[in-house]
Amino acid sequence: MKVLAEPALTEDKAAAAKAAGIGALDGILGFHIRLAHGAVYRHFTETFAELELTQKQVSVLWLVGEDPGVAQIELGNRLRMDRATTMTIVNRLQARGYMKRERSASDGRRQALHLTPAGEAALVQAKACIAAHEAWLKSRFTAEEAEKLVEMLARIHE
Amino acid sequence: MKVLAEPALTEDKAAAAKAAGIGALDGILGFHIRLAHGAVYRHFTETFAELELTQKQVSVLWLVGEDPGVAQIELGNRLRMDRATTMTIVNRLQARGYMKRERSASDGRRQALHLTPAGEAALVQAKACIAAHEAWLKSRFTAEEAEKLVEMLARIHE
DNA sequence: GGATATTTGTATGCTCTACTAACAATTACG
DNA sequence: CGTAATTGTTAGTAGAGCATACAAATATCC
Repeated sequence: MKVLAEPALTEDKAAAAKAAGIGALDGILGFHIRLAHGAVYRHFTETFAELELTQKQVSVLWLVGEDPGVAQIELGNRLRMDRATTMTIVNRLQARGYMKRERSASDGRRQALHLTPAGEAALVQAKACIAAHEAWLKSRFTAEEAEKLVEMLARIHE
Repeated sequence: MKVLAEPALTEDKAAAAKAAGIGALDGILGFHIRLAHGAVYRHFTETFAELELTQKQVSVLWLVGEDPGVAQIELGNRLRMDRATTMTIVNRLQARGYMKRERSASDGRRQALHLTPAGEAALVQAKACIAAHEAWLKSRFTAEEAEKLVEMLARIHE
C-alpha cells in the first residue's frame, strides 16, 4: 500500500527545514546581491515615501547638485543608465520643478542640467533621508566591514 | 586632507576627476549595492539571453526543482516576492510549459508547483549558465572574500 | 456547530526601471 | 566638404513590484 502517513511526516520535516531556506541557491553570490538589493530598495522606498523620490531620482538630484551644468549623457555614464532611462528620470524631476535644462554653449548637442531652488531644497531633505537610510543599512556592520563591503561592491560595478 | 585646492586648473581637473566619478555618492553603501546589482543584472541578462530566462524565473525554477510541490506563497516568502509578483512569474513559466500547478491535497488553498520534463531540462541548462555567471562574478574575489561578501549581504536581506 | 477571521490564489491596474529602434540636431573627422 | 559619431528625444516593449479587490479554502473563536 502507498504510505501516506510517512510522507506526510517527511513533508513536514522538509517543509520546516526549508521554510526559511533557499537550498543550494544559498551559495550563489549573485542571488544574495539580488536579495540584498531588494531589501535596500524596500527600505529606501519607505524612507522616501514622504518625499516621493526614488533611488534614481535622488542620485540624479545629488549628482546635478554636485556638478551643475552636467549633461544627461554624463549622468547616464556615471549612474550606468542609458540615454532613454536618463531622459525619463530627468523629465520627471523637471516636471516637478526640481531641475531645468539649458542648451550647452560649448556643445549644442548637450543639455546642461541645473537644480532649481525647489530642487536644492528637495536635495537637502533627501540627503537627510539618505543619512537615516544609510544608518539603518550600516547598523549591522563595523566601520571596517562597511568599508570592505563598499570596496568589494565597487569591484563588481567598476 | 584637501586635495582640491588648485585654483588655476580647478575646472579642468574637477571635470576630469568627475568624468568617471560620482563624488560624495561614492561613500554611500546603498548606492554601491544598487550599482553592483545593476552590473550583475546586466551580465545575467546577457548570459541568459539564449535561454530567455530572467533572474526571478531561474530562482523559481531552481526552488521548485529542489522542493517539488512547494506552494506559491512559500516561493514568495523565500524569494521576498509578494503573491502578485510570484503569480506573474509562475504564470510565465507555466505558459512556457516549464511548470504545472496542482491543487494541494492537504490544503485546498495551496497550489503545489512541479516542474515538467521541459522545466527540468531548462533548469539543467540554467544551472550551467549560473555557473558561468557566478564564475564571472567571483573572478574578482578570493574564496575568503566571496564568502565574507555573501555573509555580509545575508546580514542585509535576512 | 456556526459565524467570523485568516490564508492562499487570482485578476486588474498602476508605477518605475531598462532596453531597443528610429529620428533630428550638432559636432568631429577624414 | 561630406560622412561618421555624439547627444537628445520620442515611442514602444518588457520585467518587476506593489496595492486593491475578490473567491475559495481553512482556521479560530464563541
